[in-house]
Amino acid sequence: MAKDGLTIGDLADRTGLAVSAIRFYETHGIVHPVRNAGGHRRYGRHDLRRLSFAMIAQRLGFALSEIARQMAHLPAHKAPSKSDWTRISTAMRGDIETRIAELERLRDRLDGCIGCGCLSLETCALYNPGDTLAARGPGPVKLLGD
Amino acid sequence: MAKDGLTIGDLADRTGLAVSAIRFYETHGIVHPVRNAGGHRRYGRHDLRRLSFAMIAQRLGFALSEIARQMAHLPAHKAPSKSDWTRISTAMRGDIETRIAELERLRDRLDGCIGCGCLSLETCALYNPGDTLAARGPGPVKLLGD
DNA sequence: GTAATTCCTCAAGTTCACTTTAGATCAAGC
DNA sequence: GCTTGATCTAAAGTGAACTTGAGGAATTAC
Repeated sequence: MAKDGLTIGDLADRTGLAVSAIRFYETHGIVHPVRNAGGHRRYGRHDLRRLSFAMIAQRLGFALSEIARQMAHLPAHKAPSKSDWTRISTAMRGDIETRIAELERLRDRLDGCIGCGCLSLETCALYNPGDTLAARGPGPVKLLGD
Repeated sequence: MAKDGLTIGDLADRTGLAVSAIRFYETHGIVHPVRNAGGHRRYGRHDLRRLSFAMIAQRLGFALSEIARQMAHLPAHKAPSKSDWTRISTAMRGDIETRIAELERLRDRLDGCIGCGCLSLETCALYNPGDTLAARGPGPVKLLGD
């Protein structure tokens, strides 16, 4: 814990992230450490906040690219303001609501299907959804029904 | 649509899957086509069911490996029985319920956090969850909080 | 009967979110 | 001052779920 800021190891200890993950996040613009004389990364407390937020957002199912996009609007070298967080977290709340609603629709359909064993391509409500499920996260997740 | 069964193209047309995806699923044991004299794959109607079910299960967030594991208990060359589907779909329903509950908890926490702007590693309820979120799907999705 | 279409296999490429490895340098404790 | 541990870069590997491409053979349509 050098006097000129937090080391990457400090951040790893305090966030639970792997050191390699923090470096990886840097390449995606989520943190912007400065370098000390020896070329080592030095972080500020605002970087803890930024990482925390990124971790939470991932937990909520956001892809890193989306998180980075949101955080690009925040000042890089200071803690984001209360209104910054409010704006982002409000957007996330909407996303969660949407995902809950979709899962509930799916559950209700499944209730209708359990025991019927039809799974007909022509008639099964599960197979022929009237809606689409929002992307559930990163990866090559392709969607049905549209 | 050869007389001795459905071609892979037929299946693609009727499921909406890409031909390459169907072949890929075969390597994962989801379908088990027979071959005709020329070495081309021939499928039965039960394979339509199996693919349908795999697609639905994916939509519900199950990884292919898990789907394959479940379907491994089903007879390979005939349509699964009603009780087979019931067993699997009931298990899925539980999974959906769990995911809904987790998202709701998360939403409630976020409600408490919107506007507070704290995101403190020590005190933020969002960052220090008392529970874990079930795997949201395939990929290198690591979880916080445990 | 031939052209167009579909299918075959096998290997390699893609995206996301990282981790691992290698070889080298920097910082800290005693 | 030296050793141990942390950090550095760059490249390659991982795993899920596929797609794309090459080169060739089977099937279908006319």
